[in-house]
Order: sequence, then C-alpha cells, then structure tokens
Amino acid sequence: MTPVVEIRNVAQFEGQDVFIQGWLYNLRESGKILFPLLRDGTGILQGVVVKSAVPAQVFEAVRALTQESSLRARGKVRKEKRAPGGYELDVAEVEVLQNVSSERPYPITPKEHGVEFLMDHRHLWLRSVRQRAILGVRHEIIRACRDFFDDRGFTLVDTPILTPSACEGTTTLFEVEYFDQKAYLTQSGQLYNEAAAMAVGKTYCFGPTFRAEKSKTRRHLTEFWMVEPEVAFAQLDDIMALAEGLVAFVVARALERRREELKTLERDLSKLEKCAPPFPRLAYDDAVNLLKEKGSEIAWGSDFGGTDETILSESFDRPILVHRYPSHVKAFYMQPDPERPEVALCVDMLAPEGYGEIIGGGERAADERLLLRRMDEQKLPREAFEWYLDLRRYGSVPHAGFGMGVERVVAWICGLDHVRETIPFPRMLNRLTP
RNA sequence: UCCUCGGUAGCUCAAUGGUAGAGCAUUCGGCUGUUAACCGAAGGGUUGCAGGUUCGAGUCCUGCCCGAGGAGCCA
Repeated sequence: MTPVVEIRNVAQFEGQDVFIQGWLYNLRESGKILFPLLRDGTGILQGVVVKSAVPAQVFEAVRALTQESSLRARGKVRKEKRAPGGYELDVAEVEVLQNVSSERPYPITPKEHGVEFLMDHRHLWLRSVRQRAILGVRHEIIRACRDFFDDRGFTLVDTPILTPSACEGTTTLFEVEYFDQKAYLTQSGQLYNEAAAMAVGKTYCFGPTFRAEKSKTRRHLTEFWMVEPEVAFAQLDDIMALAEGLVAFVVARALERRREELKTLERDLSKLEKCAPPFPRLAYDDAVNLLKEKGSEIAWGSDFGGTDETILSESFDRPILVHRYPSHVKAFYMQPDPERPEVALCVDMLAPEGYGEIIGGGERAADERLLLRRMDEQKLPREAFEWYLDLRRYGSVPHAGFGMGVERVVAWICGLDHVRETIPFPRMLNRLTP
C-alpha cells in the first residue's frame, strides 16, 4: 500500500511511491512541464509533471491549480539537485480536494505586503514559511520552560483568569461581567502562586495575561503569555540563579532543536550562542551610573524608560540581571532590602541586542504589618486581599518568584522587530481580529 | 492621552495644481528543468470620509475615520 508521507520525511522514501497531502504553495510552468510546489505544514516539496508522462487529465488538473488549493498527490520520490530541498516528487496522480476560485484568489501572494494587510489576514499568513518557523520556535520555547520546571521538582498549579481585583493595583485591567458583579481578566498569577508555593513548595503557572493599557509599541500586546515560578524559602539570589538557569536553558534548547527555523528567520546564531551563564548582575545604582555615563538623563529613583532599557541591554552581549530597584517604583508586595529599606529585593532581566525586559520578579514581603502598610499607601482595598494576608498569618516564610513574558523571549530569540509575529493571533490596542 | 509619518487597482507603490500609471495577482496565449521562472495580451479605480479654496484637486486648507512608529505605562 502506498504510504502517506510528511514532507519532512521524504528523504527516507527515496525511490518509493508515496502520497503527499497538502496545499499548492506555488506553481511554475514551462510549456509541457509543470513544477507545483507542495506544502504540507512540515515542509515544501517540488513536484514535477511532464505532459508526455501522465494522462492528460492529470496534467490539466495540476495546471489549473491555484495558490493554496488543497490536494493529495501520488508520485515517486527522487533525489534531485535542482529542486529546493534536494528531493522531488514525480507526480503520477492527483486528487484535488478544493481548488481555490480564481474569482477570489488567495490574497497573500509571493510578493511583499504591508503590516496591516498581513495582520488582517493573520489566519492565512500563518501558512507562510516565516510564520511557521516562528510558531515552531515559540512551541519549543514553551516546551523548554515546562521541561525546565518539571525536571526541577516544580508543580504546575493553574491560576485563575477571572479575578475579583487587580493583582498589583497599578495597571489597567479588562473588566468583564460576572453574573451580578464585576470581574477582571488576570494580569498575573503571582498572588495565587504564592498560595500554591505554601502548598507545594515550588510551583509555576503558565497562562495568558491581560493588560488594558493603551501601549502602542513593538514590545506590547494586550493579551500575552507568562510563565511564573514561585519558590517557598527562596531569596533574591536564589531566584536570580533560577531566572538565569531558565533563560540559558531555553536559549540552548532553541539552538539545539530549532536551528533550521532560526536560520529561516536569518537569526544571527552567534549572538544567541554567547548567552551562557553567568549573566552579569548589576545593582540598580550601578545601572543608573552606567546610563548617566552613556548620556541618559535618568535620575536615581525613577524607573528606566524604554530608551534606558535599550541602552543597558545593548551594553552587554548576554542577558543582564538588574536588582534592587527603589521600592516606590515596584509593586506593594516587594520585600524591602533590610540593609537599605529604600530599595526592594527585586530583579529584572534585560535581554541583549536592545530587546529589553523579559523577566521581572523578586522576594515577596513576608510580614503582614508591612504588607498592610504598603497596601494603605497604594490605596488598595483590603477586603479583596484578605485571603492573601492569610498567607502571612498561617506560617509565613520568605519566598520569591518571577514572571517571564513569553512573547518577548520569542521576539528576542527569533530576532524579530515586533512581538506581533510571536503569537498566533495577537491582541493589541487596535487589533481584536481575526 | 500626546507627538511624528502615512491612506491611490486585490497587493506593493508612482503620479510640478492640468488626460490616474507600473510591477505582482487574476484571465487568455507562448515556452520540456523552472527556482518570488520568463515573454506577450486583456480586464481591473467614488485616490479613506465630509466640507472648502480654485477655471481645474490624488496633490492645497479644515474637520473626522483608519493604520504605522514612538512617548507615557508595562512582561
């Protein structure tokens, strides 16, 4: 029986008769010979149809194929230097599943298109070689994150997407109707992670996150994915090491298993290969001094602007860990440094090459009275956080964690200039469809 | 919310205030090894919307809509 073969495996079937099922990527013709390029989601294979070698209806069926028509083709796999990929299919028979109407041809042609047009056709754009490569790298990065934590004794504990209130009280949330009350889409699983860490010791959550900010930049989405570990008894140095280990593991895994995709994306692999531990650690104070030397107008006490982040991240050839920011620019639950209460035991990781912040986290305040004071300062409604305060009343321990933005990591590893291509269906300020 | 740039054929773009064009895509024709194939022909337009200036507006002015980049805010 003739086997159905995935294009990525055709080399193993050289000389054999096989079925390929997929879509027409492109068709070139030269009189009595046709070159249909077949795409099946695993690769692209060039077919050859010679008029004198096949029944007339086979030749005509292939000649009439339009871009992205679906089909099943039978033919012999042959090694062929002139074909892209090195193998070719001598098509003997073709079954057209659906021919795309020429009245309404496939909109994405093999030529250039603008951003808006491509985003409007995102559901079709995903079929392109480049987008498929990005989806592959994204998948590998997500899998690597899971493997990293699973192999180190972490328990995945899913945190809710519908929440009764803000996790951090600062950013703008999406409000939804929840029967007769208001609910909000989560902006972080962190507070729930802290509860989970008190139950299982080492935990992580991995899910979508929502921010209703009207940010319109190359590094913002309104819906994005975060992986957030939380570890009981961990302190700042512990989670800095954890963050470093995670990022180094993810980069190494992408280089190991997705080299082809990264080459398709024309990524400079030498830059990624440098991203091995140890990553430089830089106190906020030193970062401010470095920025001043490089001409920034930043003053001690303020958070880094986009430009500052870019300058810092371009100053090193691997990710850097910036720690101990001023407390007042960070969330209410950050633990102050006992030796310098004006700074928090927190850390951000900035990716190199100007990609900026990919991780943010730190040690959580373990003392109930401190938390209450900071919640008052930030005018947070105490009732909503009673359950969270319970964590400090029943066996409070030092603990720490962080969140990593998946899309920013994908953008960095793939070398993309915008996060909109890192997620299958991006949600942005001006984009809710498709 | 603010600043900058943009919106012309299905797509990517051109057009001193004076007859709206090209490449690709589509259709038809040609070509037995093409590599975003190539060659020839045809069809395809309310120049984002609404006003205004002018003998005449794609072009100048006003308002609005949509998009891109950035700022603020953030992962």
